[in-house]
Amino acid sequence: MASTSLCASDTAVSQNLQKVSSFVETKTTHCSFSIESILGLEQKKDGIPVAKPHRPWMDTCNNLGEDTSQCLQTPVISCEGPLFHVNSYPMLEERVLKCEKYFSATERLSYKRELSWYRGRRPRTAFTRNQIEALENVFRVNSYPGIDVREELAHKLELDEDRIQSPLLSGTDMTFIAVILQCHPP
Amino acid sequence: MASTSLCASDTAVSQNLQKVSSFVETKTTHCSFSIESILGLEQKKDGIPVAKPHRPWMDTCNNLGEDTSQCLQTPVISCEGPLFHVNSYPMLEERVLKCEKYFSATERLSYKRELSWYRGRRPRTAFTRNQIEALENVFRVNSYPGIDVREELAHKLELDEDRIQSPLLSGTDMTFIAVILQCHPP
DNA sequence: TTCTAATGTAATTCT
DNA sequence: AGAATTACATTAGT
Repeated sequence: MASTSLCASDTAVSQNLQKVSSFVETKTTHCSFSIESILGLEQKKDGIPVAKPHRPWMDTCNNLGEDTSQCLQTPVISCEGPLFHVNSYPMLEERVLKCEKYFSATERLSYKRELSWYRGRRPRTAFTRNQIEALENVFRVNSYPGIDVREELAHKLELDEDRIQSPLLSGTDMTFIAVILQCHPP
Repeated sequence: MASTSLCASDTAVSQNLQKVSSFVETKTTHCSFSIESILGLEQKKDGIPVAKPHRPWMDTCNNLGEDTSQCLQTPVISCEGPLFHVNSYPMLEERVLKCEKYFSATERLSYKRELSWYRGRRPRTAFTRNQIEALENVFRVNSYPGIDVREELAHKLELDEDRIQSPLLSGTDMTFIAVILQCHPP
């Protein structure tokens, strides 16, 4: 990892964000600033209809009769979109609090999803009871599974491999030894 | 994350590992202790031929004329396999050092691959020049891309989404503002 | 509110 | 040098 500091001071960030916020609010034109235009990737793979990213939780466009593929494929970097991820955004926060008073839970949820600092995070994975149990069984034996164990587990449990990372359980080496003995009885 | 400590003391670990090591070395029987037998997953999805995990770098079985699918599917947790990942394993470490003196690089590599604590790590991804450039362009604009940006990028650059995580470049908020202005000229 | 998945970040290991 | 991992703190979803 680079040793350079990646964080500006909080106050400077906050000031900049306020400037940007007030500026963006006066503009409603849709921004055509896509990843392709930054990367110059349009010309590649133009004939091939590329597969959609696996994102079953996305429902922004699905219920509106719009072109879903258009929404999923193209407008990743847009000025209204999830361009950054910060903790202080006073004006929007105020509006959310106001919103929570007057609207239903469903309305609040859909409103929250429209705010940039509520978007951009992977939706929380709700592990099933079976998945939790299986992961705990494995982590009890081995708290640091290698890539092959992780992928095997992910495949067996129908999870993404990168969801299997954190030790879910504190294991001792004695349980590990117990498993070894069970496997190779003396 | 659980608040319980996940690490036993180094000395205890070392002692346990030495016990296990000397024990395992006397046994060569192949272990049938698979993930399925731990999880009790065999009975589920038995008829359906499940897809192989995406693991193009695996070459353990490919050159030996064995059944590759068998190797990729089944034997994830085996007693000779990558059951743990520790930093202190004095006996093996000594043997590796001895090995480095007397054998060629190729022989050393194949020997290292047989040691459990050299296995289990995802092979280093060699990003292409284009990928690096694209990632830097995006991170210059937005050092904290959301899930949709990450997936879009992963898809466009033919990478796994979870390879796109760390800020590759230190960006300032001023460049962000500059992009906003470029997008919405006042 | 509690629990915990997702994320940010630094330190470390290994290629 | 830099990608993969571990550890730990923080944020936020249910």
